[in-house]
Amino acid sequence: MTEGARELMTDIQLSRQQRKRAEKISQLEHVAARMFAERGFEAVGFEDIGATLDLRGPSLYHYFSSKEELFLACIRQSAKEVANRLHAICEAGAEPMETLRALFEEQVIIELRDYPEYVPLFFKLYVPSSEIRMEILSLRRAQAEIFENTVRSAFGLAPHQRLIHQRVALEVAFGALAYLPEWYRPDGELSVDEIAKTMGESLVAQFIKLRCS
Amino acid sequence: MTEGARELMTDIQLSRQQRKRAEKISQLEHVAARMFAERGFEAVGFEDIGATLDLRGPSLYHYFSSKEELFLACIRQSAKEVANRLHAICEAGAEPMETLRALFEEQVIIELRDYPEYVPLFFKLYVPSSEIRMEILSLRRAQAEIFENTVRSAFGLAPHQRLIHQRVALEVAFGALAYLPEWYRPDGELSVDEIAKTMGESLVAQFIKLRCS
Amino acid sequence: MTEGARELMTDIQLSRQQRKRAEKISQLEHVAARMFAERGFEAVGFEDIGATLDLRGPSLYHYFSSKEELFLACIRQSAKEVANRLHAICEAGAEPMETLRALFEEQVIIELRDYPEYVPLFFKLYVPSSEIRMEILSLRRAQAEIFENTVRSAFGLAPHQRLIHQRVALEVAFGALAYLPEWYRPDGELSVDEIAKTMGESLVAQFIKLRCS
Amino acid sequence: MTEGARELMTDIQLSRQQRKRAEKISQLEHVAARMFAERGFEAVGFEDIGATLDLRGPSLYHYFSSKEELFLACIRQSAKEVANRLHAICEAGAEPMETLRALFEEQVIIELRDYPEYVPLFFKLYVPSSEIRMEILSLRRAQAEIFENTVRSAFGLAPHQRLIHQRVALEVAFGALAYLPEWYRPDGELSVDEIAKTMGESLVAQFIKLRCS
DNA sequence: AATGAATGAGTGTTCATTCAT
DNA sequence: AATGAATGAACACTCATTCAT
Repeated sequence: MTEGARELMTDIQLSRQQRKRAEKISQLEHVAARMFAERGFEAVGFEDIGATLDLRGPSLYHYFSSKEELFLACIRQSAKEVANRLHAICEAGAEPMETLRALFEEQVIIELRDYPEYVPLFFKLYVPSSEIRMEILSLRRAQAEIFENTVRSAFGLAPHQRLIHQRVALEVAFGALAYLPEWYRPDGELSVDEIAKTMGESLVAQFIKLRCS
Repeated sequence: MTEGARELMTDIQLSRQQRKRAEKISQLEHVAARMFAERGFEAVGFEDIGATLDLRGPSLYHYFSSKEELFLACIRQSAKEVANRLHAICEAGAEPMETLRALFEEQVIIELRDYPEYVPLFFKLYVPSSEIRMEILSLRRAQAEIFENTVRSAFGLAPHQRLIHQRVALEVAFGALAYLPEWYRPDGELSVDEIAKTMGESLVAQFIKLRCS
Repeated sequence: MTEGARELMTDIQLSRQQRKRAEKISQLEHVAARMFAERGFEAVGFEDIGATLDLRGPSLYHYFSSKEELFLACIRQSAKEVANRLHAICEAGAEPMETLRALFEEQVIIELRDYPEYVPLFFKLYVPSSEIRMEILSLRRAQAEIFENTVRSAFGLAPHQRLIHQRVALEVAFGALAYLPEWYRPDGELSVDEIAKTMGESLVAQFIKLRCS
Repeated sequence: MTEGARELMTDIQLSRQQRKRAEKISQLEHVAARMFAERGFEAVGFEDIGATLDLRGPSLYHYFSSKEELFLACIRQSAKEVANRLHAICEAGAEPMETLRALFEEQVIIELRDYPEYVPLFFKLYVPSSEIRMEILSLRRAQAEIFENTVRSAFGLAPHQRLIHQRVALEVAFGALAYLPEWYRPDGELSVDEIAKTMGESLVAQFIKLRCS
């Protein structure tokens, strides 16, 4: 084996280790996100989270320096993934009102099918640390802006102009979306896609009406 | 002082005591409801609640047999008060669609002005006990039925008929209402009454549209 | 039983409770002081301390809000008791050099017979909290000043004049005193009183020599 | 490259490795000694110690089989270095009382200038293991004997004769020396050399007086 | 009715140590 | 030789709850 090959192997090994570590961190974040979402921040302990990956509680400190840090990692990861999907729709370049409808539909699908922990994490959880609460608000704000900006371009408003008439319609939409997991039943009459279509239409209708008047 | 008088006084005293007890219980429920709503179930302790009435933690056990019992009392009391106000509107006997609009408006005023703890208590709190979670759902269900029944009579549906087209519109309304405290600011541009009016109109519009089609 | 008697009893009861509490606190402080002195701050746990009074660890939180608080109470109590004894000697009004000798002797007796935990607590313990370390230094400073002031009056120096030639002699004395428990053996050749007498003479000799030269 | 040369190189490499290992051990001992002296045995972790040499905590196990072993190595090394310097003075062959004065002076210089960790390590640290505490006492004893033997020869006493009158004077000296770091300030009025001179004179004075009487 | 005392169960966190790589 | 991973034991601290007074 040549020196070069040896170094290469070391490199591969290192990256394998790093990849394994990153993967474990990601797994832990997902598992933890789900558990936090289901049982609340205080009711979930490191022991519980670790158990799902055959780890004892204290072992998690190899990956996260505290419970709060772990929680922050969870919400940041979730926020990023969701934001990516929404941005992808914005950049598809459809007509603004059509983009808005697509955003609503995508958000429904995200909440009900792909990231069931999203709503609990960002809209239902109480976390003792006010710092974290502020981070949550900040991430929510960022996500809300995706919708707002689309509304702005649908109404031809500059980025710094305040939404006034559209404000309530937007908040109604956010509320309706955040409330989805409260009543959706996987085995109910309405499928996720049907709900997405109906909700999209219903929520966009408010803005169409606003534009007419 | 005669024997009779003494007994009478004792009676009066007793009833005074009982009244005082009932009043203290009610005060505790209100105080606790507000604290639970603000900080979450697990973050509020008996010592904290008691302190607001100059009592030490363990003294609360004279009024509630456990923290869960206290919490149940809180949500039952809150649910009853809110239900009373909504029922009063139903019984005013206005035309159904008009009643629906009034219900939405009243609900806004309840949430934003009169019972700020209502939404957190019923829609945001996580409680470890699944029994309590089910009680919360049951109380929410009862309150939802007030709206549903009004919708039923607006559409001429029998009590046991299932709402289908109206389902989503109702849930959108519930979501929008539950989301109100997330964005309402007392010092913002919109007053409670303005929000109530706008929300009422906006939410009722969905049903009018449904009736037309 | 008359109202007056009842009130009196309540008073007595209350004061009894308070006295009991104060006594328990004092006991705990003494016990803890001894244990801290013997085993160090970090090696002593609440469980250990409590066990000596048939209490479980967490029960101590009824008396001290944290381990550090308990430790502070220990050193403050010890410092006060020792300071009282030294002050009593100063106020006996003997001739300064004689007072100094008496102070040295008293300090020996305090360290070896009455408060064996004094030296470890103030001169040997490491405590993680820098706040506490500063408190220790401050209490040590206060105790050192009792000796310094006596030296000052022996040499006719004003309170704000700096000791120069006497500085080293004083520190030699402090060192010798702090080192006592390292070599004193209760069953050794020298009794506490003999050591006190010899040390007093030996340490005072330095100052007499200084005064002559 | 010939086979022989390769072997030779391996040899050199090995011995280089061994030298490197020994050097690393020595570095670790010094670093650890300083950290233990500053922060106490329990407050210093392998991770902390390793970090100063760009090693992770567990790597130290290649050099020391446990934390206690490392600590033992620290104090043995320190004791040896100090003992060497004191022995050198004894073997200079000066007149005993003069040797004693020189020992005191050397000890001052050791403590204040060359091995600031010496006093904390041997006189202030609490270590949970009683075995180690005994080792510390033993090393202290050995160092004390250097002084004792000099006193013996100054008074013409046989090695096995017990010191009686000189006992207290010696312990005063040890105490004064151990107390030095508590009050010495590098930027104070007295330089290390001045303190050494004054302390030497002052401590030796006790013995001269003893010899006269 | 009120409370001080006490506690048991539980939680987040630290750290020396082991082991596979 | 070095380390990342993992862990068991320990510990400070919290809190709902019980009980005697």
